[in-house]
Amino acid sequence: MEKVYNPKDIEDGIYREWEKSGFFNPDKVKGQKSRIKDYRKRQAFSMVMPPPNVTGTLHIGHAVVLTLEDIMVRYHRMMGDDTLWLPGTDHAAIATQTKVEKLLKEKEGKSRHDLGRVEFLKRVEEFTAESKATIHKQIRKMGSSCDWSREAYTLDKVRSRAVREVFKKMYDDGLIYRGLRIVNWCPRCASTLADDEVEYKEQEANLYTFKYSKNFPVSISTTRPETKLGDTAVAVNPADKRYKNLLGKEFDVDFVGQPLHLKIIADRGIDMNFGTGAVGVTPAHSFIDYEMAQKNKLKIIQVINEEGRIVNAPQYQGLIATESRQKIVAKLASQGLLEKEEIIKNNLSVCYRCGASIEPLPSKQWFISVSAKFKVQSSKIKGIKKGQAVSLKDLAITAVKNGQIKIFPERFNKVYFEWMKNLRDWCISRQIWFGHRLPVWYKQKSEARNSKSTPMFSPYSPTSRGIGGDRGGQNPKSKLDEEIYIGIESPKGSDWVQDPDTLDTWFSSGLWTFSTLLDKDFEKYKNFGKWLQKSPDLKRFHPTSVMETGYDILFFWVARMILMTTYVLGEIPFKTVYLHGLVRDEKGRKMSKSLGNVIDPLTVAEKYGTDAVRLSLVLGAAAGNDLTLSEEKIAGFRNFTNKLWNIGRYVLSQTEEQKNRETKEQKVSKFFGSSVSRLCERWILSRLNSVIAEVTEDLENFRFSQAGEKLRSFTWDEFADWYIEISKVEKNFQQLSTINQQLLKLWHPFMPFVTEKLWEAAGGAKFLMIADWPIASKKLINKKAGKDFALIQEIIRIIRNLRAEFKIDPALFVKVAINAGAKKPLLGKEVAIIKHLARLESVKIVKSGEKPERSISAVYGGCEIYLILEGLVDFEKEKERIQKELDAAKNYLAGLENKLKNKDFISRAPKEIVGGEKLKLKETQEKIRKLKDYFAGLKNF
RNA sequence: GGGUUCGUAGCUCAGUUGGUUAGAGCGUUCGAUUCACAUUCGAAAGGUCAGAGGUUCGACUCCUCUCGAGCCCACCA
Repeated sequence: MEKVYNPKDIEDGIYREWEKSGFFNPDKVKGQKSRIKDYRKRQAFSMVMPPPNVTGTLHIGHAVVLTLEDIMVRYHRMMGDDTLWLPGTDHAAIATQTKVEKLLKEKEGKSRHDLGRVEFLKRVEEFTAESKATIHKQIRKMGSSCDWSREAYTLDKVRSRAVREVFKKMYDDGLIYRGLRIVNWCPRCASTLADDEVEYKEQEANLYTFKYSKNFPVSISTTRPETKLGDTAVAVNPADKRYKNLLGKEFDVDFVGQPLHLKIIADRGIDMNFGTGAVGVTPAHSFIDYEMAQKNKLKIIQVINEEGRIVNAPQYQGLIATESRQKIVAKLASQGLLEKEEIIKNNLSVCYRCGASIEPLPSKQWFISVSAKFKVQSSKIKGIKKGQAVSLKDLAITAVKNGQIKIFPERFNKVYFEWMKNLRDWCISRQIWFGHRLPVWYKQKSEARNSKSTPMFSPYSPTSRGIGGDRGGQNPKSKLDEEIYIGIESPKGSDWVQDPDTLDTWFSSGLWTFSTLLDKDFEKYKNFGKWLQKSPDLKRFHPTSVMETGYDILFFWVARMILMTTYVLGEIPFKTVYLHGLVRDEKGRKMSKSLGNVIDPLTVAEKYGTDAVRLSLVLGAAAGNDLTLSEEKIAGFRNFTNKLWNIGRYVLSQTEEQKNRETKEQKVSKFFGSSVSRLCERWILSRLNSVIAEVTEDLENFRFSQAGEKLRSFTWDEFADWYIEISKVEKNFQQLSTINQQLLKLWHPFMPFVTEKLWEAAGGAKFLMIADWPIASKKLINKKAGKDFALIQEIIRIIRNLRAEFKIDPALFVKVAINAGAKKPLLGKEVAIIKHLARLESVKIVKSGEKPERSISAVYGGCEIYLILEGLVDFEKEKERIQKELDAAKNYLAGLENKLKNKDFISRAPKEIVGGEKLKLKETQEKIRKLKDYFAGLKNF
């Protein structure tokens, strides 16, 4: 074995062996376990990997996911659970298409339109295949023990089938509709954007205050006068006294040449202090105004089209928005209607892809209704019954409210409910090419076909999508002109045309926990219902146990999975949601390419080893809190990996040596447990078993950092620094290898590579990965041993401290005398240990005795410890030191006395607390007495 | 504007239902080096737990307010 652990040389080989063994697959692990059946009933533990986007390579955030999930999976596998971790990738429609378009532009100077849909999708296919291969390699590099045989992709055959089935089911249940809604429209990309794809940019804008016309009694303020061409009302706060008399009145006005019919309506959302307190309502181009229009039955007039040009206003027809704005403002000014022009700060909504400013428009899109009710077919959700009429929102809220889905950390419950409460219908159609094609076909009705030149069934044609032109605003029943077919396969007949749009990528991601577990031979099931009912993996592993992901996609993804799964299966997708935070740099900044502070998980894994990277991502990170990461931190854990390596190396060398040396006699004495009579062994076994119990408990409760921290401190601060050091005094320590083996098991989920390698080196059965998780023995947890050993440790520390303080040559062996009182028998047995660890020539332990000459002293736990110095002693320094200690003790004593004088404390605090304080008082008094005696004695020198 | 989290040692953070003289890692200082490991070992310094009130026998922990920082959502007409 190498002196220094070299992860680079061994990691890939170990992973290959794991993979070859087949033990990532739960079917293969079955039957490998022996003890577990007595220990814990075999239960399923399943997790579906949040699928990385096929847009590129893994970043540090993925590494966090992979590490935490692998810890859980490895722990449960060793625990004997039927453990599945299913890997996969996400096609990430918009992101991937954008990326490929960019590459296409760079390399060939072409746009997707130059290639055409079929050819372009071929290019995307090539790109994603390459990207997937990279991602697979990276997932393996992180040591992830996922079952590759069940790998899934959001756009593969099985998942595509599931998507179409779900779409149809929702349509049939009246949950999917095609409708006219205000959408975020990017004129440059010619596509709608989801609410969360819109970014806000603070800017300075002109706020104009004016009257529509001379005969209109109210002035309004706006930054976008051009939209006022489509106004159908003016809204004021109902509490606003200025406008009270005008409420409900209607006016016909001539607004810069555009005839408008305006009603004055009340809306509580209006801020009386902003502008004039009156707002022009433009239902076609503002979300809020659209809602007001619904409530007040207002007309909806579209005045801006998909290209961002004015329509339905003859005087400004065809102008782009900003041009018309100037014209309108000029006209208002010339009419003397413009009252004020000021500069304010506001947020401009822009496209997250191209940065162009967003135009809210009425557009024909496909939606999932979150509030429409449907009849529940079957339900395993507490509080929801079969046959009950509920909405998707009801389902998603109930599944968390009733405790079936638990979110860690808990505070995200609130965030989740808040978000659900305000959830609007979900626009699922996207005007891009890459993704799941909508399973929707249109056919012109014969009479319509003859009468119109523009084909009505093309959803891209402005006449069909928009409501502009001659067809007027509020009643766009284009259904009159076309038939719609929703199905799994395309309909028969040649005159059906498929909807060119694709689905929002989150539609397929929303099905992820169950679509991945569906039987891939879907042909053999009669219908969707049977496919869902009979798929073996779905029965065995769903609902999944844990969904582990970043809190940043709670809404994007987690909420949508809950929505979709509770609807499709009548069952929750997962029992627990564990949310981790973002990885930031050492200054707390987000990692970004532009800042140049990105830590690439694979680069650092290469440099410091995967195990070290894994530890750095888990330890010191609380659930849901952001985590700061630096290379120094990773290097620190690399050091720990090496420490573990060397512990293993040492233990191995000792056990081999011991084997050779061991006589029959020794074997017999071992058998009768003579060695466990030693304090240090009782202590280390006690500690080990406490640690096993605590770490197991922590892992069950998602306290990964705490578990790792406990293991780290036990391994380094107790096992290595004390037990192993002690083992050097007297050989023949059989606990050495037992403890080491247990330790390797406990560490395995955190650092799978080094532990597996050490396990192999120690001759353990293949593989540590499927070895049994340790069980704590309560019998061995021994408080007395802990306390006794703590005294030995403290005495050794005190001697080391005195040596350092008085600058005693570390090479020098010194003499120590201890007046141990009642502790004499205890200390007497441990002389060898004290001598060795404190580097002493001799230790004299008596019950009580005189202070030795030329010595310095300390008092602890009822013992007086004298360090006998052969040379001159700096008594001034010693006096100073003792005085300091005396002062501290007196201070402490005063506090205790005060507390105990307090009658309320005595009467109200629990007995054991009071008793504890009394004991402390006694001990401190004793200590002070001894220090005083000693101090008095010092004067005599 | 609504919501939410945080403020503990120079830095990064733990501190579980209120009860030990508040802990760790890194960094700093002092010292060690053939005996598993310098990716090591020993020791030390360093904190009014942001501030002010309150509840309590007792507050880092619970409540209120103030100050400071972050994040999410909504969006400014």
